[in-house]
Amino acid sequence: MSRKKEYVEEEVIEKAMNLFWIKGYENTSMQMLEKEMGINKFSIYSSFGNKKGLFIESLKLYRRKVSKIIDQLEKSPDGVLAIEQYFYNFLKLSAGKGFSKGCLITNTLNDIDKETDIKIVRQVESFRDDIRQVFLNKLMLENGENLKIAEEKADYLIISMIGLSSASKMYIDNQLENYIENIFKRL
Amino acid sequence: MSRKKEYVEEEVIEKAMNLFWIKGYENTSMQMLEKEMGINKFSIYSSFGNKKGLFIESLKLYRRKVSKIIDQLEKSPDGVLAIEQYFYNFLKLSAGKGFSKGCLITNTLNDIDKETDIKIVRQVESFRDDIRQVFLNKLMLENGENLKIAEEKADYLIISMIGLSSASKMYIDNQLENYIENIFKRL
DNA sequence: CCTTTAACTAAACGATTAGTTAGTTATAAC
DNA sequence: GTTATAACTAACTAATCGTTTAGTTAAAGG
Repeated sequence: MSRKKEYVEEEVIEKAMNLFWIKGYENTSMQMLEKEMGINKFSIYSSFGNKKGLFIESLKLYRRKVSKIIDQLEKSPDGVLAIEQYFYNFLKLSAGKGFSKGCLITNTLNDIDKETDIKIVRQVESFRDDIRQVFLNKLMLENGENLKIAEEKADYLIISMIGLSSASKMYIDNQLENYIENIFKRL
Repeated sequence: MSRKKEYVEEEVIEKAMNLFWIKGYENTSMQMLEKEMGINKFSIYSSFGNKKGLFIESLKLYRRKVSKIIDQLEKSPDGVLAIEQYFYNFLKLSAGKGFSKGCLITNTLNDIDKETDIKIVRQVESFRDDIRQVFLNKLMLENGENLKIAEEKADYLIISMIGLSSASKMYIDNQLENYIENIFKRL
């Protein structure tokens, strides 16, 4: 009855996501997205509505990507040690070609201001809340742990992850490893 | 011999700095700067060359602003305790009206990519190096401290500051205080 | 084969970007 | 008071932004 799409949406979102990840939302233009995704502006708009819609789909795809190392964390029999492993796994995930892309969600957090779309803010906040809950569950596995203390530790770890994400862009590997070690040294 | 400037450069840089601090470099337009600084584009260009030049002057002014709490830190007789106080002083400095602006230099770090002007990257890196050195001096005041360990602690504290800056934008005061407490508890 | 429908291309939209320039105004030396 | 100089205003670049639209192409049903 009609012509077929010549691209797979999931595939072109992945390409868009990588561009947003490296360059950020504002510094990624529709022209660049056209080129990177290999499809015309018309196709982008008919599939995703507008630039913001495409960005939100990119954030969702990123979360699916991260959920793989989150699953590993949840399935691990270890407690705090597994969280530390998650920090190292995050560094692997964020590695670009000769540089680090950081965490797409943290990069987005850093761009948020009063005019930022509420849907984007919600993605950032719910990502953070999800990970905090996983950290909390893991911390409660350690024997004798008390809920209030564990919650404070979970908050501390989340902010430490944010720092790691930003720092990964300008620090070398062994400084980052030293940072992670210091975080977990007496946790 | 000629007409006088109707503005004081230091004053208009301060206004520009505040705008860049809240909105970031890319999201601050020359139009907004004209309005905020209260002077015409022509005057901005004749005083600062271009937008980048104005931004670099803003970064320098920010560093002069921070140097006041750095001076306090250096003059304090305390060691690690004085660094912790510096973290709290930073939170005061970054407070906006009902929100936190974070650290202008950290905000800039988060925007850096391969195309970022080398002068801007240098400002960010030298700011980081300066603060690391002050932290290191303070850490070495603690009795029995060894240089290598102190350097690792200084790196850890710098990355923790980066995390605090980003986190200050979306966390409430007592979560941030809890974060700071946790940083120094483990030091 | 012909019609319908949607995916495509490419040119254009108006708004906004950083930056410039022509013309006017104020200051100070002579 | 005239003249030189630099600061001002405001209109104007050319390029780019996100978005739209008119015209073309391809696929499937009858």
